[in-house]
Amino acid sequence: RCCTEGVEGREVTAAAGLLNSAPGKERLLGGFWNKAMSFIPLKRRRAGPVSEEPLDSLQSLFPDVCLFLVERRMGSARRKFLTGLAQKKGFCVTPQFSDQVTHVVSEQNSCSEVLLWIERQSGQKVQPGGAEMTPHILDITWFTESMSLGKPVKVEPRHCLGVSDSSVSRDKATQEIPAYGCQRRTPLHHHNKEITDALEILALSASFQGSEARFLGFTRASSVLKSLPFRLQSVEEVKDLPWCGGHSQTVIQEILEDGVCREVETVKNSEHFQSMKALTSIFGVGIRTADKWYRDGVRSLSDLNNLGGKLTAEQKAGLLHYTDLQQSVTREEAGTVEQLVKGALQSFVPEVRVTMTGGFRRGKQEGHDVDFLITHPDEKALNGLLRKAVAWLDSKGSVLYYHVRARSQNFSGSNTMDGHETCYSIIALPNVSPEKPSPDAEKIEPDLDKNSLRNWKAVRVDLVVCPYSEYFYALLGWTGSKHFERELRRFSLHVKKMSLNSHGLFDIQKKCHHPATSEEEIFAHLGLPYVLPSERNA
DNA sequence: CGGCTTACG
DNA sequence: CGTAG
DNA sequence: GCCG
Repeated sequence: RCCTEGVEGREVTAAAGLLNSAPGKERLLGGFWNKAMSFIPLKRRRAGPVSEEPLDSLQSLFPDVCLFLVERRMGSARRKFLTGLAQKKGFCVTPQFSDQVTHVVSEQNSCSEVLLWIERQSGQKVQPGGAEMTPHILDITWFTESMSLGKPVKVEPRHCLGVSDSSVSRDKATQEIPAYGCQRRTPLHHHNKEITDALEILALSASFQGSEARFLGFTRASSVLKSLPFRLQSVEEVKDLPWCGGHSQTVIQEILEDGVCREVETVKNSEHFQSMKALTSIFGVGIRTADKWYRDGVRSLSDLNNLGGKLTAEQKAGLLHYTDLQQSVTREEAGTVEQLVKGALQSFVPEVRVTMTGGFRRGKQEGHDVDFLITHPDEKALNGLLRKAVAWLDSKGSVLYYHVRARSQNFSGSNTMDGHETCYSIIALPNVSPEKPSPDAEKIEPDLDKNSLRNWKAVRVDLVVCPYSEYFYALLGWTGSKHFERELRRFSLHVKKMSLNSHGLFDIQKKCHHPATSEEEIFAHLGLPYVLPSERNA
């Protein structure tokens, strides 16, 4: 799996690293606040027989640097992944501790835990420090910064593991949470779900009332809590956190003390919230349309039949496939869609590159749609590819709805595409067990009867074609999460005076674009520590 | 009190 | 107004 | 809603 060449190699390895890790397992990287975690069970595991040799120092780009990755609390799959990453960047990584080691990298262990663990594993006494024969004992932050830059960074005090124990670092942790979501690592699963769920109800409710600003406020508070490496026990612990202001603190306190928040319960029970949630979940229906329908007396989906033909093509498709699209897409189904989409594209361009993006790239096990990014070094190969592939799928009876749009730049004179196209579609996914329609489904899906024996399921699929040169910007842009993207772009403009979109990064003062050949490079351009896709669940 | 991601149809 | 991360 |  590591044999892919060119632009693909690094990303394939990163994806393999994701697949290797257990789906639901927490893997907080880097940030020193993660060190507060002390509840991870110890792995009872003896050092196995050593089969690999350290990379020959002649192969290493940095002969003065020899890394040792501490497997304790990191896990073997992740250690393997990080080892491969470092070796690809030209680092020497040794599988066994020895006195050759100059940099010990650990994740979520204290300094004394690392020293004790190495002594037990290797039988060698270790002194920290970085002087001769005494390796640096480092946090994962040193590793990720070095990988981003492609060379070992200078060891700073902030990289070094202190002797602090978890009770003091927990206090410190809350003080140094950065303000932008793109500066934090946000895992899919975290320790404060009850609270973030509550805050997100209030965020949604605010957006249903037309207040995107209040939506953003609650969303930012929720996102901060998702990045905390421990479970909140008292509202005092959020007093120093960014975005956790008065209203959010009230919610947090009530959840901590009573398990519920009165305001949240009221919102959840309100007719407006429930109707808006149901209506906006229809593809093609946003807040304004849902609110207008609500004001016109629409309360449920069946009421929509009375609206007759006053629906857009999107909305008609959204209603027709409502029950299917309500169900989430499983990771397995996404894989089936991937085979289908790849087959269609490769029938025209055999060596086309297709990457699954969106939530699945972030490690989610289910999603509301499946996203793909498509590119090729030869831009001529991409010309018209999307329409041809969709037509091919359509001829196989797989396309239930689609809408293709192209990038509209350059419309002064030349008629040529610049290679950037997006297709929003609904695909019939074959070979799944037929769904059980909901009781009122036939009221809104008139032809369900004749379809009741069908062996397919409607799935929302987005296809994005981009020029090779923009691939990593498109990849970053289409991997999400939505909030992570907003925070990246806000950080880029306000802190770095650069405008970021899914085509590139423009320096407003220097008036220049920054090309990129990896996601790591884009983070480096922005002066941000690299964040893995699985840590972008802001 | 202004600002809150960015682009396209 | 809607779509997308 | 929260920050600067």
